[in-house]
Amino acid sequence: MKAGRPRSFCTDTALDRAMTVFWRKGYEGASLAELTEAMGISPPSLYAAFGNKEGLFLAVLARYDARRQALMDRVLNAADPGAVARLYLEGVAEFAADTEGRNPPGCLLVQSGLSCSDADIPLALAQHRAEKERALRQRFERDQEAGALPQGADPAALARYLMAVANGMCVQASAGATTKELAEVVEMALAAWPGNKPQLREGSP
Amino acid sequence: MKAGRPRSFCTDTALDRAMTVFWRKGYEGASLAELTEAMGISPPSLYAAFGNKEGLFLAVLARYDARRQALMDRVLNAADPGAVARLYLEGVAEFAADTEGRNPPGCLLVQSGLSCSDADIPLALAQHRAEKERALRQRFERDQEAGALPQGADPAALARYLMAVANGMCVQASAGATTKELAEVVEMALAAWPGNKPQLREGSP
DNA sequence: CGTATTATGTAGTGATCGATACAGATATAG
DNA sequence: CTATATCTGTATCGATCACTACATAATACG
Repeated sequence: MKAGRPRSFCTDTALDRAMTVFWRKGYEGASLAELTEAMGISPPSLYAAFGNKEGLFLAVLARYDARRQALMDRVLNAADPGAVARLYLEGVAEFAADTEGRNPPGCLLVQSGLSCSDADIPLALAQHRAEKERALRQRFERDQEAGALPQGADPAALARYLMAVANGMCVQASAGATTKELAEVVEMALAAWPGNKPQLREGSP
Repeated sequence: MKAGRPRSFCTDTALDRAMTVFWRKGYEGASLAELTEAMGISPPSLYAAFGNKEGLFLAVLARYDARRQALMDRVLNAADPGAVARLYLEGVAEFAADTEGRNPPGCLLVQSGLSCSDADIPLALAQHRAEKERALRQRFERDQEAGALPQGADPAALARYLMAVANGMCVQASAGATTKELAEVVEMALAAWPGNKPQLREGSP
């Protein structure tokens, strides 16, 4: 075991608390004073553990991914591509408009820093979002090879579309949209899926 | 005419330049030093004209709405609800992934401050986005009364769905998505529209 | 034990933040 | 003209920013 005074705080717990601050205030709006108070540690401890504010933020993003991994695994292992789409969008809707207070409304990867003084932040967020899109696309590519998606379908476009709807719902959730309102968006969105029927016929009441 | 030394700068031009800064850096990432330099005026002039940073930002949002009004008018006066949906999403896709450098990528109303130290900023952005959603919803309500949308359709849900897709595309555009990629998202999204057909049949190559 | 190593708490660093005091400049009003 | 009103440029305000020097506390190693 390594020498020296042991760390007095749990890294994951501290990251979870920092996550809430970044989530509510954004990267630039989260001050070190707020972060250290929420994490229950002093500035030198924070800098010893994470390097600097950006390092802390990147660690928070990694922690965020880890906490969402279980859901993504369930989504990516769904029976068919349609179930993948439904599970993903329903999961995002419930998560982003969480009413039980486990997370602030919205999504960390969308609202914590799309535009920043430091361009590394939007870039890091974009990479994490792109990772989700990549996972969905690869799943759909396998589906297409297996015949579960028509040859004419575009796995990349399907994945990008799901991400667009998901990110859009996150924007709405951050502004107070309810789970019920987002659930209606999900049903609209799934009506576009290959093999599904559009919501209703137009022009015939 | 009112007495006193006249203003030495054009308000709208100054707001346009401030808009670009807020767009690229976000509300909190945009410093007064950057803003005054971009606007070509000194701090006292800025404060005399707009009160403070938040006042400037709100003025920029009003200016943003004014610049987008022509497009929204065209969208809202389209022949039928399907055309409204298509024109809106195509307009957002082209606008958000603008390659001609007229605007930074993405959308000011989405990326300039979803999470902020000052909660007034996300609130103001949400109100401006809600105004667009309200305009779409009211148009669809009129369509439904006129029989251009089936009675079972939900104008509020249709408007919310369009906003979700639009805002999601803005998130993707801010991360570098191209017009072509967003155009594919638009086609996917419109496949869900009442009376349209889903992209492709599932399971039959 | 003594030594090395790492973490912690206190107290502060220079830099930059948003916002202004003040004096001079430029207009209208009478 | 003088008086009044508004804007502009310089120079700077106190507050807060991200970050750290330093001494002390707590562990492992030999």
